[in-house]
Amino acid sequence: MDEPAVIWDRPEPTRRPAPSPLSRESIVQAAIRLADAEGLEAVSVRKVAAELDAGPMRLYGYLSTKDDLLDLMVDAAYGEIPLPEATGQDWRTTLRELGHGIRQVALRHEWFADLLGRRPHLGPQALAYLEASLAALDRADEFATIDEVSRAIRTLHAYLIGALRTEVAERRAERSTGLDKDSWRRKAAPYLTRALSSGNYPTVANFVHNATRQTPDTAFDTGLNHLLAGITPPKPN
Amino acid sequence: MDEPAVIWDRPEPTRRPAPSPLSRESIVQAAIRLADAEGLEAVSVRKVAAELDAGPMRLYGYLSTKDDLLDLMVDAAYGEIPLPEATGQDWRTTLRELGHGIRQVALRHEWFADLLGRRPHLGPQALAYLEASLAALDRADEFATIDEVSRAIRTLHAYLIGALRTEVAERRAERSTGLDKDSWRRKAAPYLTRALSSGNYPTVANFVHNATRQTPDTAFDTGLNHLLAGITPPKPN
DNA sequence: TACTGTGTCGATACACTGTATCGAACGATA
DNA sequence: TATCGTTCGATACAGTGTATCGACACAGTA
Repeated sequence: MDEPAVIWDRPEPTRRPAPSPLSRESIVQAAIRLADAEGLEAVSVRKVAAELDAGPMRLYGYLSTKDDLLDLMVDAAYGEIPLPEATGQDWRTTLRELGHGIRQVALRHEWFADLLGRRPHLGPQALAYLEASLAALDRADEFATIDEVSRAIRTLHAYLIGALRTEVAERRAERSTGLDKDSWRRKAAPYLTRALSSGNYPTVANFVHNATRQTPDTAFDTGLNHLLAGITPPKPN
Repeated sequence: MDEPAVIWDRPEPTRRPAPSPLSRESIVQAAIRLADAEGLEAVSVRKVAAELDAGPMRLYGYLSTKDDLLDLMVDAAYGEIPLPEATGQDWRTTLRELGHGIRQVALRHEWFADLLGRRPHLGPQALAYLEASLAALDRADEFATIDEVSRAIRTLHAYLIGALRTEVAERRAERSTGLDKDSWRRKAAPYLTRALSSGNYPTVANFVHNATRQTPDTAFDTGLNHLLAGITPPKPN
């Protein structure tokens, strides 16, 4: 705490090395790399900055808050969804493609599912995705008014958010219990089997024991088809 | 750092006061009170413990991790959903009641929406809710196999999770921009109007300007009805 | 009554978080 | 060359979840 005595004790007045140039883009990509590798909770301002050989506060020239970073990550992820060009193809086909597109992103970047539905998605890429969804229905004859269109898309997106979140949650649970099946068997399984054999949840028990398990892919597709059927407007006559 | 000199300096050997009895129940309720009042991010082990006149580490006798606490909160919230008794009423009616029930909980405890879909919900109350959902369809004639039943319920839950999360997210956004409309007008609005008038998102722009806004209640109901229509099995003939 | 486990409590500590502050160093301008 | 405005990042602050472990209260024993 005393001031350094002799010159040799004093640190050389850190000539700042030409700082590697930064950009919102590079920051977001570093954050995404981190999130992919170690999960969303590993994304801290310090670690992202370190990845870029910068001090933590440097980032605050490009972002005003950590939430900004998360918003940018989300929008970047939306950008990875391939948007079908506006051909005259059936709207169902287009929406199915979009749905599978967003699912692929969520499986590739599980943190994306964590952020889905956390805040309104208003970034340019999210808007482009929304545009593609709305336009597909807007072109379709079955949908008379724009209100019908917007309600259908709202419903579809709600389903997608929920489906992707639960799928990722289940996948994580399976993965972690697969990693050490011992602790799973000791902890969760006894509780669950006790609960299920308690007689309090007969239908659940029946379902757990007798339902045929779908693969995640077909499960998602089944739900998506349910949904597309549901948002189809009733025939006028 | 030196040892205290005289007796009056030394703190009286803290006769531990009869510790107010704790329980998982009371801890969870304290956490819920906090989350209701100040949001989920205000729920910290320290604050919850303080609410109960206890040291932070005391809680770890009842929980093994903070995630446990969140899981317990979620299950307690599920417990607030009124479960319709198993009358012979139409399954649509039952599912609608359950849907509105879970929505009421999410609106009463917005943190519940934050936690929806984060992890598989396996607590007793969540199982009871699931049981009620499955049972409603199991009783219905239209659903032939348990597979059909489980897929329908999966889809419904996915929709509910997504719908409630987005509704809460929108409500929060509106609330915060309503609180200081100035910062909203200065920040988000310019970007959005620019984006919408850029011509890149024609359908979105049309939708924003011309769609008639539903109240949140009817919007939720509309989606729910879409969904119930979608999961209805096709007539056999 | 004295002593010795036994188990619980919580103070302290550790490593980490997001971000406000502000002196110092730089490049550009006068 | 002197000055200015900008940008950087070291330091600091208030908080986080939780591991550790000494100190205490009580139960059972001698």
